[in-house]
Amino acid sequence: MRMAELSDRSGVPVATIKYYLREGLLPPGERTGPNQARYGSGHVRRLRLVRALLDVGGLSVAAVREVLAAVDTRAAMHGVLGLAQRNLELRAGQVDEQAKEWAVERVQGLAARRGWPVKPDDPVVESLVATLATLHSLGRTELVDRLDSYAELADRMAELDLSTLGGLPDRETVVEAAVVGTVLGDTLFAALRRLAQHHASARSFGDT
Amino acid sequence: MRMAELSDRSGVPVATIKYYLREGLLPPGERTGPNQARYGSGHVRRLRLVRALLDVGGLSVAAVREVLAAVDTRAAMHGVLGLAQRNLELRAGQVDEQAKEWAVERVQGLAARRGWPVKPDDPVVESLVATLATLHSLGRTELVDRLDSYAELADRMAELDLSTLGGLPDRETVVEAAVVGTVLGDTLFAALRRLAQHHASARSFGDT
DNA sequence: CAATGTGGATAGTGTAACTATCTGCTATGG
DNA sequence: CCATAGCAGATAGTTACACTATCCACATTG
Repeated sequence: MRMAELSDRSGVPVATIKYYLREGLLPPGERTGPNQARYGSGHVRRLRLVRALLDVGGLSVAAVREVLAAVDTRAAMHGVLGLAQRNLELRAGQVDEQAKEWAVERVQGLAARRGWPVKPDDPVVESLVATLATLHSLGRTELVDRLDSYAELADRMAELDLSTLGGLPDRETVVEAAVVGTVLGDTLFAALRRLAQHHASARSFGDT
Repeated sequence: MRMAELSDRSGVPVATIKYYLREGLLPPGERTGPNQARYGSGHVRRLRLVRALLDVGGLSVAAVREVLAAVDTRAAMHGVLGLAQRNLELRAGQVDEQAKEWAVERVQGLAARRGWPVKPDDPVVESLVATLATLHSLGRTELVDRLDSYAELADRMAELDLSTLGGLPDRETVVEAAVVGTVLGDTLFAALRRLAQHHASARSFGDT
């Protein structure tokens, strides 16, 4: 299969496919001449995955590249998952040092109670700290007060996520399913949460 | 307080504050002359909220404007919450009609089992349908097979979310807390989920 | 063998979120 | 009371991102 067909089958314009090739989101086709190449069904699959991560997952092209590179090198799974995290380095000086220290303490306490492994320079931990610090500086700490309850839900969800990966044939499939499940899972769960909130809110407050 | 001080106290550049004023993310100051205005502590709070929704929540300026307009008009709470949803209208024709119908059926079945209120044209429902359809077209239906389990977690989380709003003084505070809790809550929970996954993955697979 | 397609390079487009400059007017310290 | 700095509002410019379009020399195909 060549460009035009790849484009047809994936629904991605030719110009965009070339862009993804340049950006390393899609491996080059098998060369058959100085300016010809052949693509396979793997390219179609990959293209669909890329579009899903971009459109539904909301990742940037750079983030998709990192994630896919990790998938391709068969990195350890937990290493891959952290990459999917949107890195939100708050603008310098936005959050005062005090709020951040407070947040770090919360996270360390939580991690100790849960038995979670936290390295301070893990981007996921930094994201968590930044979010807690922001909540603190907004004066909205109700959520932080229930951090342990949310963490327990997170643990259950992680169990569910893992159970999802059982029975998958090979390691590459497992890693890909983990990435998809995590990234699209965030979007999916956010929507479920909204519906559940709507339901619970209507029950509690009789909102129309 | 005037511009310079508002900028200092909020950490947002003057030019950016003017931009937010133009965009309607920040109400105008109290006029004291044809080209003078005064700002209060409410403006500082609002500015911090705007930055939190933009930076941590990842909302667009347009989305923040919608959410804040809803907060200001004291709309019914569940109406406000849906607005915070990132609307992901997949590129036309990206998902085939079959996958979408399949997804709609799943959502309707789920809603019936859970007692959730779903209107087909609700953007949250559309987001959910689009995500399920994408998972289907990727061939990754493991997650969809466990949709009920995820929905149950969503229900528990919604309970937790609601309990967070108890004891808040006035309606405006409740609505603001709901928005912050939902939007920043998504970010927060995503990070918790990653840490929990890492933990569970290490236990199950002995990944280093 | 002509028309169409191809890979690769390069340049252009559209949008979002700022950022900078300009212009009269205003407040204030000396 | 006036020089200087700051102000609000308007307008234009910038940067980053994700494409999108055009060229070119060569390949394939009817």
